[in-house]
Amino acid sequence: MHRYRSHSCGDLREALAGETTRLSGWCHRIRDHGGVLFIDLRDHYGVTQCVVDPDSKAFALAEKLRSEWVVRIDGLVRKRPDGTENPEMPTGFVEVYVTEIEVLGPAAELPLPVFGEHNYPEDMRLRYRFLDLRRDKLHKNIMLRGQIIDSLRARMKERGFFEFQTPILTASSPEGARDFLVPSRLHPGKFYALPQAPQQFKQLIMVAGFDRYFQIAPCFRDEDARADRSPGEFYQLDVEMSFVTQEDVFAEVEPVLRGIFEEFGGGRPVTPKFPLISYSAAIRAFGTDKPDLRNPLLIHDVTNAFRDSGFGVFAKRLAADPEAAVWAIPAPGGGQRTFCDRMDSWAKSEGQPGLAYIFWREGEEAGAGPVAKNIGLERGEHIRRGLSGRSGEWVQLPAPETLDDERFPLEVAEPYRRLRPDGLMAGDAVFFVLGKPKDIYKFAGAARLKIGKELNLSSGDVFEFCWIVDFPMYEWNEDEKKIDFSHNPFSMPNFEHETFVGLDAADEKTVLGIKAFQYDIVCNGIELSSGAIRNHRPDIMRKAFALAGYDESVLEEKFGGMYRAFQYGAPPHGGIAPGVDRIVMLLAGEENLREIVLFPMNQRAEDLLMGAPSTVTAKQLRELHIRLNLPNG
RNA sequence: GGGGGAGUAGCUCAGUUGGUUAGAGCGCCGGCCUGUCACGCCGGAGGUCGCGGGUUCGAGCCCCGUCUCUCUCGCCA
Repeated sequence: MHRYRSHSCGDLREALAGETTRLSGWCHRIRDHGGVLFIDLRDHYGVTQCVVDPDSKAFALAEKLRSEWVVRIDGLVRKRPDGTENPEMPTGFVEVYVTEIEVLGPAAELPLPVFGEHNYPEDMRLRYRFLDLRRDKLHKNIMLRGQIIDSLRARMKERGFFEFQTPILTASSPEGARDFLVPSRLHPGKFYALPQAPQQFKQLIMVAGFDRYFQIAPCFRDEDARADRSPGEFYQLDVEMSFVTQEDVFAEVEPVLRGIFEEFGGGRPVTPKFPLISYSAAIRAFGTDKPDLRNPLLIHDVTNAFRDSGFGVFAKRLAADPEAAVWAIPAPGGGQRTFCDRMDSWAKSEGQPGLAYIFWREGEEAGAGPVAKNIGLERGEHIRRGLSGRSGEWVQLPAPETLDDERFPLEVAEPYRRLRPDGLMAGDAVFFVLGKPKDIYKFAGAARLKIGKELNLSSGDVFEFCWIVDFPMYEWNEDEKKIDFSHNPFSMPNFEHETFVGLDAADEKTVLGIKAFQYDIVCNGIELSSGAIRNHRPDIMRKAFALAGYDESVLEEKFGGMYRAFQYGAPPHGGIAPGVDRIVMLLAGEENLREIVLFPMNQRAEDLLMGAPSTVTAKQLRELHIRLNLPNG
């Protein structure tokens, strides 16, 4: 017999009754009845009930066992007596009658129990991560993560992609997030940086002629954490392809993601064909570039209904500021004063002056609230009827019928149109936000989410995907009063090439209107990935940087390797990088990344188990030519 | 860096208007118990109420400072 086990704790079934067995595992739960004693023995594979009674020579030792001791148990597999079976457990029809016990690893009193479902303080869980990981939920999440990554790899390989490894020690990059730095011993005063993403490497792999790259790539960014953003490090399914258009990238990536969500989503519906929504349309209709499409609400533009109206505050502002607009967020079912007041005080808690509203009650045609009184019945009706998910004279939506540079497919508006086909009704409310679109869209988006949540309007257990496309290439940097890249500087502008290289940087209106071949995948309001068709032509790249106020020397100094590579025959290429952690989080139904990462750091980027970051010895610092200059206090 | 929430037994939490000796469940220790699977019953140990200062006859509770955890804004091309 094997030194430690003949079976796992998940193996035993009635068919094995009568055989001797040897199990090793953790004492999950012990029930001592004096004369008979039950030990639920747990390992990675399952839990098996072991029984000891005074006839067994192991009885005296069994009475000493405690939770989480690791033991080896020898015994006889037997069918449980009638009436004592436990159908909840796969092994619940058998038990092991214990003849011998060997303690392999006793345990001290536990700082947090493994058995049972309970919430424990985060720092305790992290310090004793090895105990937390024994618990069923976390143990399963980590296994799910591994299965998802296996499936991602298999799906990518099936499609002819090949996995490459790229360096972990590389050069600091000038744009983007803060780098993690690693001092060089051989080059005093110089530093490596951990890659924020293998961006330049994967583009170089394309220039090197490898055609279809992927990698489950570790990425490092020294930025503050969020529940859905690990401090320090995270993983991406990094993808890059040569000789492709944007549509080719979509055609490869969309089936992989849909397949993963169908395989691991536990039957939850997945968007069959991801709709393409332009960035500007998403901002207009949802107040965000990562819309949660489970929420059916659409933000309508009702500027026309307020222009020259009796509602003086809004009318005056609209007259004074040609850029100002009024956005309306419908609240089907929110037509009570208490709800409207609650939204108003929520708005104040968000730092807004308040939230104007109209609500309609049965037999009160003109609607209630100060706005309704001032704006009058006729305009009030234009608004009420116009909030139907369609564009009209008084109310507008981004829609292909009206604006041909927008992408806003009908199916995106459909859930709202079904909800309120003829506009709002008695029992409904609408909230108004006034200002320049760039100043109000975030708050309008937050209000849309808040209303959807308060009124329970979202469809539940589904994965609603979309592509967000046509991101602007540049944006106005208010702090530095200059034009800047709005995303990464490597995206190809969606602009006729010869015209682009001839553009005048002073023509700010044209420059700020340029779109890039830059796209995101969003699922349930979470940005899952970001990608682009890259700018592979040195002349366009020089111009792209010049328009943002950088001359060629910046390009050569900061992106020298890639810039040089592009002068020697670069293929058109593009790619994307879905975030693995967020995919696993969505599929595991978790709200925090720490639930799907083996050894996460806390919010302050400390590993409480390993004690990182830590001080180092004077000798180590000397070798690196580093002298500490610590803050006072 | 800013804002919100939290910090009381090993763990989860309660603790009234500031008032005598700070409680419960789980866990731990001891005893009883031959069919449990959240076993049950009896008993016990375990507390610098995060820390420091202040107000008060008196502070777990009020005030100030500070530390820790967490969520969030900034940040994350």
